[in-house]
Amino acid sequence: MSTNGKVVAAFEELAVLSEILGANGFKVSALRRAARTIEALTSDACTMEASVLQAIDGIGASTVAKIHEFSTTGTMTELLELRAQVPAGLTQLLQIQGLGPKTVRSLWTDLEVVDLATLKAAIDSGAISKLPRMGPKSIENLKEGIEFLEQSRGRIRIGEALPIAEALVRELKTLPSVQRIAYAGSLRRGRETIGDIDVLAASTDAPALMEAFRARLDVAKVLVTGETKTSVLTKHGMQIDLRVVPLDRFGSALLYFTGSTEHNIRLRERAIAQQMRLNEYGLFHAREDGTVAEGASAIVSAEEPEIYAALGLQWVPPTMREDRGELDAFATGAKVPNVVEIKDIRAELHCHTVASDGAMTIDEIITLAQQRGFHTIAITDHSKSQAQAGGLPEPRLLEHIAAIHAARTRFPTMQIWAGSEVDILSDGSLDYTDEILAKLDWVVASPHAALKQESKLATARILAAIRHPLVHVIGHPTGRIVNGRPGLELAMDELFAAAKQHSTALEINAQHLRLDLRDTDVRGAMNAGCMIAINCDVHGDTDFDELRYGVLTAQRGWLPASQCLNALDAKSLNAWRMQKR
DNA sequence: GCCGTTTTCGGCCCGACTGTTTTCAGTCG
Repeated sequence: MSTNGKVVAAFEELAVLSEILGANGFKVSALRRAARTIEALTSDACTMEASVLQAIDGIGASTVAKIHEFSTTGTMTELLELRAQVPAGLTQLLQIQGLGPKTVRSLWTDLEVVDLATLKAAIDSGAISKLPRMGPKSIENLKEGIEFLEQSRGRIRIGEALPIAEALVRELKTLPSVQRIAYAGSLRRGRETIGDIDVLAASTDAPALMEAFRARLDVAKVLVTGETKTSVLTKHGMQIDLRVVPLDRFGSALLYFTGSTEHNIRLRERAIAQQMRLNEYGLFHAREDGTVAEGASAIVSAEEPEIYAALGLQWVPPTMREDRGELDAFATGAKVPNVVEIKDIRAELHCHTVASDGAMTIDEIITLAQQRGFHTIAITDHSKSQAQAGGLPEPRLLEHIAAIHAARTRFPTMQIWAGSEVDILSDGSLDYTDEILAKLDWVVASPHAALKQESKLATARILAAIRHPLVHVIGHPTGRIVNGRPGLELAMDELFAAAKQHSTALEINAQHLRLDLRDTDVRGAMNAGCMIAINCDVHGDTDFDELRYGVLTAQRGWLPASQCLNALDAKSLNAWRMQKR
């Protein structure tokens, strides 16, 4: 876990423990907001000046003091004190659907429940019914909540969730009663993991739509169903919520259900400051006392852009709705960030053929790139240390370079580069000599082994590769796997500064398992003025489709097309390449 | 705990749903 990650975890734990102990709800919210704010920082919070930290919205004196304490002692006194008061197994109970801090606290103080096992015992013995508001229905829901938690998969990767949501939307769209339908939530915002899938629809026949949704083949269980909302659990263990709203309120509902919660809160605060109120039904005029008149009609509600406009804002792309400064950037009249889009991408600069561990030949992979309208492809098979992935020893690499160059006559309109994905060895040296590297048109240098290396060593390792005069791009810089392994803990600010200074690009590996760099690091690299490559790391033909996950991540990092290598025209891209040759 | 072109103290986003209650607390998104 990165240093910021540890600080974020500490603040989140502080929030949960305070909540169970019955702290002021606004204090709990403030602790959570501090955690989210630190999470979005592009610098190491522990090394930042106190005055700089405290100037950030959502971070006050108390948070700064805690961060300072953490950076010097590795922990926080208040956290230790709270941990000493609350049984360790209690926080897990908050993950049970329908069980909140108040009930958990009462379970603990009244029934001496301290973890999942003692909770189950309290249910089995019937003791639980002694709690206030705990009738038979609540106990039944609690049992189901426990069962769901025990088989739940937690957050799933976007690469699994997005195709499922798209298929569902496509299918329900064919119903004649459906006027409009879209997925919302963190999926629409392009987050790397998704808790559940939210789908929003407008329909002239809601019951028929709900019926069609419940009857789908991959539905394992209907959790709740009514006129406006149905929730199901799929056979893949994923929860999908379908909500039906009137067509003329689709925009405000889509805005509301897309989130993020923090973005919505900022919008509502903005509405209040302008004598208005915003909710999922629309934007309304507020009376003197701040309330909305009974039966008042909305100022706007049908479309997202008109709601933003009425609040003095331009439409904010969903990928940027995270309360990371977007309301200032999208004020009416402001020159908004022009983030990269899929249509801008015209080059793939990291791919593997059958020469190492890919599934396609040189010609097959070039053909696919050409069909996508790309002007450039760099073929980058593994280097010799990656023996298990068919990494190429020097003699085979030289033959491979010749074979790639020979393809140029068969694809005269494509810019074709013979490259390599060269291992950055654990000491920061590269897997081929400079003499060999100089024979390559394109060098992607990536860490593959020793991914649990100590932070300082790991940073020095990647810095060495960034400074190497023959390296164009650092591939998947941290080596992390989403929901899999944390990867290298790098001092990102040092990397960004060096990458800018040495004109070495950093990769967003678009594979949904990697998404490395992650969104917040993209933002930091963008701010530092670095060039970013969005690469699919193609091994098989379907890998080109991973591009959208890389682009979503880039958008979440506010990356403009002008700072994306793959969005340059062929000539500019080649000129950029030649700086290193 | 955070914050201030109303405020350095007193507020803090909003509504729906559920199950338990005789008017609402707790939870969720």
